[in-house]
Amino acid sequence: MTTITLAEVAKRAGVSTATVSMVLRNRGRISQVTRERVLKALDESGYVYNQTAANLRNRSSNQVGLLLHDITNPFYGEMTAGLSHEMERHELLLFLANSEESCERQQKFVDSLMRNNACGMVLCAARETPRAFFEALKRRNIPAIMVVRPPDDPGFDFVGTNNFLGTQMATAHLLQLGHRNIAFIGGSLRSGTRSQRIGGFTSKLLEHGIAPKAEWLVTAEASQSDGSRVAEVLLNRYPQITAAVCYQDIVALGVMQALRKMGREPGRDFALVGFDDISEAALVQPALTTVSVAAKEIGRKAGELLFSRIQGNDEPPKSIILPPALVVRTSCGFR
Amino acid sequence: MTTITLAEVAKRAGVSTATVSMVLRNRGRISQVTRERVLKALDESGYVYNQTAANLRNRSSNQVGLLLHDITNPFYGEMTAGLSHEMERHELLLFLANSEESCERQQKFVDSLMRNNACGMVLCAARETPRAFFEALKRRNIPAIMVVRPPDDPGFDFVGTNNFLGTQMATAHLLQLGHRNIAFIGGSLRSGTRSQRIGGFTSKLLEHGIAPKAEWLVTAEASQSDGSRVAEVLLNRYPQITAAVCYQDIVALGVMQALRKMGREPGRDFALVGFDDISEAALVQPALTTVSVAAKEIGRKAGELLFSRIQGNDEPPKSIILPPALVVRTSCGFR
DNA sequence: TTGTACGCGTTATCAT
DNA sequence: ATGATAACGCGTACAA
Repeated sequence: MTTITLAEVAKRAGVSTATVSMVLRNRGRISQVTRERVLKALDESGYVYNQTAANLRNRSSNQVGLLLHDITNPFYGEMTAGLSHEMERHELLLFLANSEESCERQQKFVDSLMRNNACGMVLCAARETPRAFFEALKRRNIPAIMVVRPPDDPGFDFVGTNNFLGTQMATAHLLQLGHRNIAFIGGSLRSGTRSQRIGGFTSKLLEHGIAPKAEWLVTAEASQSDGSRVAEVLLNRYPQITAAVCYQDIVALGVMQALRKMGREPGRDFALVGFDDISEAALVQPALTTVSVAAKEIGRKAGELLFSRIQGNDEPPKSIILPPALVVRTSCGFR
Repeated sequence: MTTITLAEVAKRAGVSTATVSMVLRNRGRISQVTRERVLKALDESGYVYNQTAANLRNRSSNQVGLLLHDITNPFYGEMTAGLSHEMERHELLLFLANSEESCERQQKFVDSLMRNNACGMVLCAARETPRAFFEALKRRNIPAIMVVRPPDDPGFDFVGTNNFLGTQMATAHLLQLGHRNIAFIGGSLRSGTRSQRIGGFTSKLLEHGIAPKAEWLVTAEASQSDGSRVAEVLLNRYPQITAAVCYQDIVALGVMQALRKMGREPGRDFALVGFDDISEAALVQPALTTVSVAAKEIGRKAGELLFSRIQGNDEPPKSIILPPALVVRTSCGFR
């Protein structure tokens, strides 16, 4: 298949390539007559615009990257949908990559984006990403928006949830139901997100005159099984605990398992709040009360911000922190 | 930021651009001495390869498109992960778009891919895609692999599941457990996939001398909420139904909700089989027995096939139909 | 409106 | 046996 070029269309229309180019992009002043002749020629020839050539000439592109660490996680699926929608509005193409928490793959993707002259990117960086990665990224001087996982480096735009407020709401809910012995279960020590959530938790306790106990703040991997394991140890040692705020819904599901194993029924003998509002939360018995973060909205907002940066917005880096919402179901009892 | 070009690296190394290009891509004959001088210059200059220029020159690219109709669906999340992984192996970048079942957006995406000179694509076409879309696509002469939803047109490569066999297995499982009043819940009337699954379901019933009842075959949207809604209506009207094969796991999860609302416990008072084996299936209580179609594997196989097409494989179009597997968990009772 | 230099890497052809 | 020269891919934008 021979590709038809601008030049060929121009010859067919009996004009110059400059004219055709202008008609194509509605620039400059072209007379109605010529315009129509060109449009006709374009139509007849089956011309396909060569974005690559244009990009080369313009030292630009219409392509942005999205890097996630787990595209399989429904939360990121939602987020991707939000971002994708926003990109489409601006005629931008979206490159997707899944780092699977590998810093190496992550770096490769970013390098690839640079080679391909991408005009921006949205990143949810792998957990152990070295500082050097961010430093290098800043030197590249390409718009980059961080999402969900707040970067240590304040030099980047960020869109995420108000983790602090989220656990404050969760904790307030438990306090209001009369609980005083409340644990915090889950998350990794090195996680910044966890720090924020812990902050909301302890600050709310203190507001109510309760001193948080360090022994009741335990970490867990992001899995049901580890949530269960950890909860069992904790609750066996401290049976006086009657409620918990969990770092994630999956962990909360694990805690439920542990409770049952120990003969305590979640929602009746123990109150449980999760975080994320994954779809399972609504399905389990008792349905999990949880903090909902609007994943789609994070994607949309990240897209909006990225687009403005691409357009040249050079305000200082900003953080867009979306407000969470407490979804009250039945895992804290009925009322 | 000034972009460093091949020419500048060449000057720095005291050689021609041709030499640098050859070193970069390990082509041609370059002496060890020169090669090292060039590598040094490359390193010192902080050169970034301009893929766009190379693509323009080569009339090719390293970019493929993935079009889905619902990236939010965990099934497609898995599939995307599989494809993404495969693309990465071959140093291909993946463009993602979400048609949300809109033929217009779908067409726009494909046009965009053509303009950007993509070298191939993987499509799960929107439901009401007109024939003209496929015709046009074939004329484009660009490698395109259809996935999951079998196209009417046999002129395309296809990777998907044996839906017929899948529901046969699911149905046989329920029959073996003694169920006789079995419903089929979910899917859209216009879906070819659904026809195949219904086919497996009814054929297996008939094998066992059971006449399928049309009233027990109900449609539902691909969401928990609609699954729940539909199941409630069905089971209220026909309380004698004791089991169901669901079109999708998400629908099955909805059915679970409905059952509980009606005071029936899934896995004890009602047996449920899903389809897809999304990750939630293993997590809910009771864990969902389901037909696994190895979503990731579909993505991988599609990627493999696409790559071979890009490499010039011009065998006639083929269909890769992956065998499903029944994953028995506890939603049909314990045994 | 047009002519044309330009963006930057690639590769066939030529030179040593 | 090595490496240089230069035409080329195709759309863009400025000077004329």
